[in-house]
Amino acid sequence: MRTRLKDVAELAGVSVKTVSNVVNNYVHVTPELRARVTAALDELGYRPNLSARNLRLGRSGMIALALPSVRGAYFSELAHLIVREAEQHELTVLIDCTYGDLEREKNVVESFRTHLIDGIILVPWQLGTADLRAREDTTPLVLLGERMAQSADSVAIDSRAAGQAATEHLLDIGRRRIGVIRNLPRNTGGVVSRNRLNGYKRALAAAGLEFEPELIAEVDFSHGKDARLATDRLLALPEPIDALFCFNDELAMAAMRRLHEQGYRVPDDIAVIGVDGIATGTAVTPTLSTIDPDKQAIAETAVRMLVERIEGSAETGPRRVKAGFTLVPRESTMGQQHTRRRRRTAKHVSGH
Amino acid sequence: MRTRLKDVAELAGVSVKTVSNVVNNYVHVTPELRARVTAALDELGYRPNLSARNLRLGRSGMIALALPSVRGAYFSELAHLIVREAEQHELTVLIDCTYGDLEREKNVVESFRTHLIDGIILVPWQLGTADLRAREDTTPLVLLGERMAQSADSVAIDSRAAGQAATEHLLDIGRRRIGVIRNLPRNTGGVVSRNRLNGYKRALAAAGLEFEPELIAEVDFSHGKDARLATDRLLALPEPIDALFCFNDELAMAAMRRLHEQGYRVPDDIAVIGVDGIATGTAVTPTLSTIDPDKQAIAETAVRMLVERIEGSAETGPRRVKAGFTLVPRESTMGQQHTRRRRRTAKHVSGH
DNA sequence: CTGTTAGCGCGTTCAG
DNA sequence: CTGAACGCGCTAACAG
Repeated sequence: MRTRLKDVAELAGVSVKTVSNVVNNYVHVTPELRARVTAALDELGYRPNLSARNLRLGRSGMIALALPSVRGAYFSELAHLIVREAEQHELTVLIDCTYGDLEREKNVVESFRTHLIDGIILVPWQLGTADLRAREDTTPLVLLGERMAQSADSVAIDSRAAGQAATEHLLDIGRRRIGVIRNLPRNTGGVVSRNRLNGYKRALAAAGLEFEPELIAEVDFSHGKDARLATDRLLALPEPIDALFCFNDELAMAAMRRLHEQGYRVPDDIAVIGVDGIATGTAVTPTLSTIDPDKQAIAETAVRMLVERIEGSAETGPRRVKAGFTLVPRESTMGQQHTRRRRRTAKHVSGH
Repeated sequence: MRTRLKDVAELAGVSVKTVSNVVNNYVHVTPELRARVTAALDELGYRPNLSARNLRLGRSGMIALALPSVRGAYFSELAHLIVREAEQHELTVLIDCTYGDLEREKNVVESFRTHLIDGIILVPWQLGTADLRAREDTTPLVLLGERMAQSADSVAIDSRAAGQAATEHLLDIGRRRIGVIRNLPRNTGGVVSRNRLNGYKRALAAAGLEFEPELIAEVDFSHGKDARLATDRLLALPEPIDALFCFNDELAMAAMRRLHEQGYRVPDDIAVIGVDGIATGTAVTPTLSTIDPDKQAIAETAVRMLVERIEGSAETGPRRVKAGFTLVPRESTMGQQHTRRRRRTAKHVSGH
């Protein structure tokens, strides 16, 4: 059944240490011995016991990735990149879904698989600054999102700049009455959503337009039903809107769908832009204009920062890194002729 | 820094065993002692070392989920359900991406985090029956997909029935010249793709139609470019097609997009149906008709079978479970009026 | 270059 | 009901 280092040692007639050396590719082993050990190794079908190794070494080579859900397109793309990036550092990723639940988020930062994971990457949803400051667990932690940058390492795009860029794009193509569908801030934080809205306001102000609260609709989740209701509410306004800025792409796609059902043309009647740069945005008709965060950079940075913490090679205080994003104009704002003329115009905003 | 059971014991003035008892909620502990231990426990901020516990217990409470990628909508939805299901059994899921690479798949079933994971759920892409039969590792394994059902537990929908149902639906609405975009079988296996095609042929035969190889287009990946080329090839046929059966939803969405670009209307000119039942299928215009595998049942069954193997409570031989699927007709085959008349018609095919 | 030995932290016998 | 001692499998000192 399960064979231990010792069994192999006995069969090969050497000491445990020697077998260990061979397994771990140590240099100073006689070729002859190495051969004998190797033979014994796969005669017995030896598999190292990583629990024992971890116990001994004090690290496991695993990191946790905790996010609200791996179902949505944005998070699944991000998770993919993080898994890929972790691999470069010989780390395995352990996925945990928090469902945006506060208790689960607390559990992640306090006592999730203790001493079994070397570090944590968390996308917080409800967790507040206070929770983080009161944190007792010392497992290295990196946050994805702009929240609570004081209390731990974090990486995120500049949400206000993103909100501003999206709004400016709509203004650039001549829209003046821009509705917003924002996902509701779930806690006192809600910084991301609020910052995007601030960017929106800022762009309006710069264009000499007044901010009108009635143009802002809120939804709880990114799901179809809520987005539909929000869209309907904006469509019911006495003075009609001519553009829609949705705080994520799935919201935007649901809204576009609803606009179509209600007989509006996108972008002719109403231009639509989202945030996230999800892949399906290029597969729908019209293709979806979006603010595309540099997910690759986010993944790279998050893993790198975590590794630095794990190795203890990082400075002491919490670090806050800004990732870049790209405005990707597509048909939902530029119209069909856009696709034929220029294949892809993109404005870059690089990370800090 | 890190406090061990022993430290707590000393502070509380009791033995290690007693602390362990408290930590593990054993019954027979004096309330007074329990209180003292509990106090010491959180004064020192004790966190159990799971590596040590795992070593001692011989199991880890973790299972691996290995799939080609967590990026695509289908796999990410499936992963989500599996994580959720594993949670019910107090298991944590460790995600590994194989990228459909043979070496990586082999590594998963042979020596992936040995003795650290209690079981493996694998979506094989290239791995063959031979590899599986030659497998030396004894970690419990459940396969997702119809391949190699002889050599390990597996759960999947009946691909031939699915292919047949999709084709029959297109025939039902009066289409007679049905193009197919299939994802290329990557190895000698490719059972899923081949079975779906067999279902297609069978439906044609039942309708008295002849199978025409020129109607079958193959793509390597589900990605936009390939799907576009495949669509173009089918559109270039001398005798035009009136329907398109894509072997997955992302392919179908890319194809619909291409049809639109080329000036075809869906479903008026060409009806389109996919497979997978991904969420965005309801957000695009027209909404996508699809064969929707019972992902919940797949996740449930896979985890349950794995748990049975881990606990040793399963019969000896490999088990092969069929999951159900549902035909979900939407606008891409039924047209717009469909949406208004009946909200959702679905034909069920239950699992075996 | 190789063998011996002592823990890593925990659960679990066995005594008491 | 509680305390002491052992061993899970492995790596790293320390001899030799």
